[in-house]
Parts: sequence; structure tokens; C-alpha cells
Amino acid sequence: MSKSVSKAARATSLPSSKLRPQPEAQPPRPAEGLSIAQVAEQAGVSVATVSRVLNGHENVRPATRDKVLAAVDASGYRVNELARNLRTAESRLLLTMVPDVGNPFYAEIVRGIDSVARQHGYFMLLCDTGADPGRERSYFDLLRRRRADGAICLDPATIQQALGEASSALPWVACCEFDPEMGVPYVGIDNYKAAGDAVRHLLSRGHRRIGLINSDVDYLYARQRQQGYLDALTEAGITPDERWRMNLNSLDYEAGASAAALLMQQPHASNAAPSAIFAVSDTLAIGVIHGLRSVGKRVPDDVAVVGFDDISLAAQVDPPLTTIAQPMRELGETAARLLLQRLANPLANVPGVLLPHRLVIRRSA
Amino acid sequence: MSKSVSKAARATSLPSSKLRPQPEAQPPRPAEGLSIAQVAEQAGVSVATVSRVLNGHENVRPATRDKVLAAVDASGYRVNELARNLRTAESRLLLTMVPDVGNPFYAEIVRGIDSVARQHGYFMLLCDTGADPGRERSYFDLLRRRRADGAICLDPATIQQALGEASSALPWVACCEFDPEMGVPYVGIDNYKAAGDAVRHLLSRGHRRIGLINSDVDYLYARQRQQGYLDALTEAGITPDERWRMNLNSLDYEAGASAAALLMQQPHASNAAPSAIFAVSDTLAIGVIHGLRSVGKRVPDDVAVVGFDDISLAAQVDPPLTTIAQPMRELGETAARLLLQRLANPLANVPGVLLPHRLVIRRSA
DNA sequence: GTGAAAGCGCTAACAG
DNA sequence: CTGTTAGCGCTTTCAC
Repeated sequence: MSKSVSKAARATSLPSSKLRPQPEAQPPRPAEGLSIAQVAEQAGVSVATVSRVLNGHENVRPATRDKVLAAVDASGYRVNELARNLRTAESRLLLTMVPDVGNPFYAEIVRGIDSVARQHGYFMLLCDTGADPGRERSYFDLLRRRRADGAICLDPATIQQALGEASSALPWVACCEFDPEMGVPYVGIDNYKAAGDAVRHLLSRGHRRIGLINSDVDYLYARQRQQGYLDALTEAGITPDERWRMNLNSLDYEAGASAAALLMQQPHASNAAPSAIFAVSDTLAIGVIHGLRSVGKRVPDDVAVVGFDDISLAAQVDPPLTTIAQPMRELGETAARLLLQRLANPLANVPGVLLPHRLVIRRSA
Repeated sequence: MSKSVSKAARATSLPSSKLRPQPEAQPPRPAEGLSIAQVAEQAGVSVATVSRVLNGHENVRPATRDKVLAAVDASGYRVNELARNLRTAESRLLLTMVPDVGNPFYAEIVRGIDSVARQHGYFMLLCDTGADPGRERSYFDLLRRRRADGAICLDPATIQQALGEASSALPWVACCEFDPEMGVPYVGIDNYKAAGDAVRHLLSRGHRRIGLINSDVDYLYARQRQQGYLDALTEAGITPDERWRMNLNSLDYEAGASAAALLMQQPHASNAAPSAIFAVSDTLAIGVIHGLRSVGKRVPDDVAVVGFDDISLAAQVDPPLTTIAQPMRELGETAARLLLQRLANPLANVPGVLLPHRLVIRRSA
């Protein structure tokens, strides 16, 4: 899912021979305060007619339409959407609330959301909540205050639940992180199964002491993945050791690194330290590899590592990361569609959706 | 201007046991259409008074204020900002246009912007332009249509120039990428000097064949860094070889990886391939390290690598990346402040500002 | 096919 | 201190 190119005027763009070719023609009058009324006057029609052509209504005589259009771009007029929004009672803005914009996993999802939103004439307002309930609530209030028409929430389930109670009627959907019981439309993956897949891969490579570096248990996905991990181990006849598990309140590289170092140095019964680690996000896993290296362990020879998400970076680190791939782009796109659907038909029963994940085997495990 | 809502999500749409438990307590009345008038009535005062307490004006008797406040939260009323915005003629939305939200460098800057925007009562609308002039223009139009009060642009200078000609009067500022000649307020670093610093570091380590993996020349910073690279080499008595230089139209890891592989395999006069590479972004540099490894070169033993930006990941890869640190957070914060300043006083002469960079030496070079 | 007029919900004079 | 009132710029009946 790589970006794209967008060459524009590349290559030929010389240092700056002439920075302003535009000999200062008369651009359509920047026109600060210019209202539909002036355009109407200039075109010799009524405001109603101008409004009609602006909105592409059918019932306007071509000749009239042309007159109006001419007046519009002679004057450089742009509709004032503030007024339009008030009148039509919609802002055409969609909120997206993420715990951390800097996380590449969320970044890709956000792209998916943005792309379908724009496709449908909406803009996306990105909100970095830092997983803070207070900020979350204040952003959510934008819905009630009519600043936004709908919202997509990727924040921890614990936060969502609080939100849901206070406002189950508001138009919002959950993405990646969701509680099916909550009655809010959602899209995500089967975290329990995915975690099991990761662990079973490690098992199949002969590992029996498998560590889990997990995120905050505020996240339902963290609890689900942990359960998947636990059950997979148990099914293989292994009794999970508590000392193999850690919960972090951050997904940063640094957090993963120090957690891994800690995990390996912990007093384990002689050589009973984990021979493999399952980290619930790639950022964590990349940190883990770094942390392992810092305490003299090699990956995958001494310790195998599997991550989660399959961000684009996963293939680039050394060793390339074995991981569970989530369809990030689609997750975002689907969330946006679900929301749009809800907006179009508030009464319809919007379903929950699960998208498929898959195990990507590279060299780290 | 499409508005239909396309199909829902396909894939495994869960059976959806019971999608709407909806305990239906009685929260303060979700109150869809509730206007200031009803609150006024309920409080036994006029709309003007309600408005006054809502906006924290002084001249309201405490008793009256309390009555109003009581009515407000008894009814669960929230102001309709659509109306407020129209009346006050401002949207309190700031646009941020970036070429790629997924790039960790931009992500951190965006955080800086968002933080000071919120601090000042603004929200930030994030726009991923993909460095596409068309999308850029359409986003920019949001300013004219009053959807946003101001904008911060991080897109290529070539695009900015087109924008500037069409609308130098609009309230916007440039960040990281800027043309001082353009008369638009900006914040960034001294790219020429920074690139020189990177190259001089390599020189001091004894390298004389230094490659440059650069981004698209649409970016002024790319041209400036190239010049810094060229001059540093020349000053050291080295004649730069054209075959040491590459321009990429992407900053993705993959792009860096394949460029590096290509650079090393190119037919150089016998063993005249570069012994060091300067990449103009950390993402590129990380890709470069990966690409080098894929053709059997070790870093830094066979080839040294220095990057640019100092994203958090730089310290986590193997080997940790030597790089030029940019004060990303401050860049964003400063850009936001400049814009706010311009908004507060449109006539004031807002200056350009350069922030300091610094060389961070780690193990890759 | 086109125009006149009534608001959308709020803020800000201006009176009292 | 509080209430009345006039719009902000647009869309949308309802007449003609």
C-alpha cells in the first residue's frame, strides 16, 4: 500500500529563474466579503436563481445559467459555507479520533477514512486524543455542537463505553477497537483468532516459552489478544507463566525496547527465559528487537519475535518482521462507509463487520 | 460533489447477535433540535441573556446566570456552532496540508500544530494532499469558502508558488518547505547548512566518495540540501560525481531501499562506488540501510549512512542512525503561532523564522 | 423558469 | 442588568 507519486512539474523545475511568471493579470478579484446578493445583482437575476445554479438544479434556463456563471467567475465569488451549513444543518465534517496520530498503524487507517470521506464530499477532522477520556469527550462534543456530522472512534473500549452511555444516539462508529455488545456499528478483525495464529506459528517453530508484550488493558483488543495467546498455549499443553507477560501503556518503540530488556533480565528459573516474544503491535516488536539486541540477544537465533499489524516498516527492519497483517486501509474505508451509511439512514441497523487478517512470515520468527 | 453512500462493507459481516441493547437511561435529554430560545423560555429570560452567560459576559446578575445554567444542563443544550460561526464570521478551524500523513516526520509536526491550535480554541483539519496540486488547490479553497480561518502548508515550494500567486492575501503560512522570496510567513531550518554539516561529518570520518539520495526537486529543501552537499564536497577538494546522486519522488522506505541497491550496483569506475550515503530523510535512510544489506553491504563497515530529521525510529533501527535532527514539534508549534498571529493582526508583518538543527551521531556513520 | 420572502440559531447593538 | 430586534449568507417553499 505504498503512497504514490505525484510528480507534478518535477525535473524541469529549475532553481528559480522567474518566480512569478504571472505578470499580475487581474485575478478574479480576491473579494473578501462577497455575497450571493452581489452576484445576483451583477447577473441581473435573483438570489434564488444564483443559488439554484450554484447547486446544479435543473430548472434554470441555459441562458440564465450562463449569465450567472459568468458573473460568478468574473467576481471570483465563493459560497460562504458557514451560511450554507447553517441553512442545511450539516457541516459535512467527519471526526476521526485516534489515540496517537504518530503511530503508523493509525496513520494508514486515517488515510483510508479520509479517502472515502472526500469521495463523498466530506472532510475529515483528525483528533489526537492521546487516549485521554477528557479530550475524547471534548472532541465528541463537537458532534452535539453541530461542528461535525459524525465520528469514527479508535480509542480504547473503556473510553468508548463511557461515551456510548452518554450518547448512544449520536452518529458514530467504532474502528479496530470495539465492543460488539455496545450497539455501535464497528469494523475490526478477530483479535482472539489472530493472536492465536501468531502463537501457533511460534509453537510450530518449536518454541514453548513464549512471552507476550501487550498494550494497555483499557483496550479490548489487548484483552482479546491475550486470551488468544493464553488459549493457544494451553491447547498446546503449555502452562502459561505469568512472568512471560507484560502490559505497557504505550506502543512506542522505546516502550517495546525496555520491556524486552526487562523481560529477558528478569529472574527466570535458570534458562527459562522466553525463547520467543509475541508483541501486539509492530512498533512494539521493532522496539523489542532493539531491546533484545541491547542485552546481547540475537533475533531470531536467540529469541524469535512476531509482531502485529504489518506496517510498511515491518519489512524494512533487520531482521524483517514476521507479523499478523491487518487490512489497515480497508479498515479505515469500511469505517467511513459505515458512518456514511448511518448518516444517510439513521434508523437503519448498521452491522458490525470483521475483516480478515493474515500471518506474514518473514525472518524474525 | 457526489453524495450517495456506496455499498456497506463486504467481508464477514457478523451475525450481529443484538446490535442495540440500548439500556435507555434518561441522560440529560439528547435533545436533537434544541435552540437557545427554548433554554431562554425554560429559564424565564431572553435569548440575549442566555447568549451572554453562554459566552461568559460579565454583565449578568449571578442569580440570573444560575437560572440559565440550570436550564442549560437540565435540557442538555449545546450551542449550535454552525449558527455561531455564521454570525461571528469565523470557523475556528485551521487547515494543515501535508504531502503524506503517514510520514513520521510530518506526523510529529502535525502534533505540534494541533497542540497550539487547541490551546487557542481552534481545531485542526488535516489534509493529506499527496503533493498533488489539484488536491492542494481544492483544500486551499476551503479558506475562500470560509470553511477554515487559516492554513499551514508543508507542500512543495513549486505548489506553494502557484498558490501564492493566486491568493497571496489569504491567511496562510509555510512550514519546513518555503521560499523566503514569496512574502509568506514561514518557519523552517537552514537546509543548506544542515546538509553541509552531514557531509562534513562523513568527510571527518575519512569518506571521500559520498552519495546523495535526495527527494523530489519540487521541494526547495531538496535543492538546498543538494547545494549544501555539493559545496561541502567541493570545499574539501572533492569533485562531486554525478553518478553518486539520485532523486526520488517518494520518501518511502521502499524507495530508499531500491535506490541504495541501484546506487551500489551501478557501473562505477572499478571500486569507486560510494563509501558513504547521505539520505535527505530518515525514512529514506532506513530504507537505504535495508537496501544495502540486501546487496550484501554492511553498515557502517562497508558503507556509512547518515539520515535527516531524527524521527523517533532513528534510534531504534540497527545500526542506530546518525542523522540531522530537526525540531519537529517546535516547527509545528511555531507555524501555528505564526498563523494565529496573522489571524489576530492581518496587517502585521509576520517574519520568517529559522530554527536550529543539530547533528546526532549514532552508529550508522 | 424565476422571484419574494421566510427563516436556520446565534450574537450584538440598542433601548430601557 | 436585561430584553428587543436586526441581521450573518444561504436555501427553499410558494407564488407568479
